[in-house]
Amino acid sequence: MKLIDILDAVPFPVAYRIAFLTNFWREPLLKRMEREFGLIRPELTVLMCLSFQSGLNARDICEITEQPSNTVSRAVVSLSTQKLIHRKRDAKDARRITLDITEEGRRVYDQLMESFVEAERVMLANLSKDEINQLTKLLDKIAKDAPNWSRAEIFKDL
Amino acid sequence: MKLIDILDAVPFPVAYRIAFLTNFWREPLLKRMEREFGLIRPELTVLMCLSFQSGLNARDICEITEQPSNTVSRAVVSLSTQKLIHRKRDAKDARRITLDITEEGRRVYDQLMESFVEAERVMLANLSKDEINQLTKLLDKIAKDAPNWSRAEIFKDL
DNA sequence: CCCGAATTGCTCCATATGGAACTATATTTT
DNA sequence: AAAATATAGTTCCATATGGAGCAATTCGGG
Repeated sequence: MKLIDILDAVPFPVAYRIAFLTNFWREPLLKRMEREFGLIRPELTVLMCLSFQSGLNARDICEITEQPSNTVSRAVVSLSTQKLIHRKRDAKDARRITLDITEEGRRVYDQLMESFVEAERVMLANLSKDEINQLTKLLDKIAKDAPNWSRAEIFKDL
Repeated sequence: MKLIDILDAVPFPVAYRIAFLTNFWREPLLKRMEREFGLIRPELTVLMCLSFQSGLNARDICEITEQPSNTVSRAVVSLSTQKLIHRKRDAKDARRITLDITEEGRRVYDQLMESFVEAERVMLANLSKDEINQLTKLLDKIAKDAPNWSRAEIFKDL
């Protein structure tokens, strides 16, 4: 027996499948990333944000990713030590440190993205182009609604 | 800016959306479960397995869930202390301890399932019955193929 | 029957994570 | 301008997690 055999017995079939896929897709890739690049998840999310938009500070990244500030702080320090990002004290506000991805950081990030793309290809190997489009659209529709979930009692923080 | 704004820029759109949804759907629910029931993730997975099939031992649950044995061991001890499961030394093999969910455990588990069902309802509020069926089928197709991913180089453990 | 190998569940330890408090700087109030 | 408040980043601490190794038990080949 495997977790996958429980798929049909669970009363929240969509969410269970989504969580299941995350477990068996993302987690091994993060393990590999740590092994091969010495990077852990919060560091990846920081790289992702900075790759998308440079000049953010740690606080921005907290808000974007909804990670706690100490987690982001550690990731930033570590990435900076590894010279994958560059930190610069803001001239106008000495509390802020603006962040940029370095060339080396970009190189590493691109390599990571390549491996994730390859892993997605494996994940979707059995789906037609059409099915992939359908799936993307459906997931998109759900994801775009995610910010509204917190209005429901069940998702209230406390 | 939010993580959700990066959706369209990421080169692995399906997997990114899936991971994104897990973050914003499962994680808050697990937090709530811990707050309200004092249960953490490994404990939930043990309950889930035992709810699905009784008489398993810790080793079985390791294999089903692909969790390390110490994690499962701790979960089992904790659940047993909380009287949500019952442990019984196997008469024929004194190394094994067979596990069963107690009535109280079943009650707690059912409550948890109810809240997850409600949370899935919220997540899928914007989708039609038809879209939900499509989505379930597509996710199912991917999930059923997951055991084969490990044949791909990118998913090799080491 | 006996000894090495395998299996089960557990403990030890090293690391990842997040809440809360702290330091330094900036902004607002009086 | 001084005091109170807010903000950015960090550190401290308590907990969750997983790898490796351990004790007890069973199995398997001689």
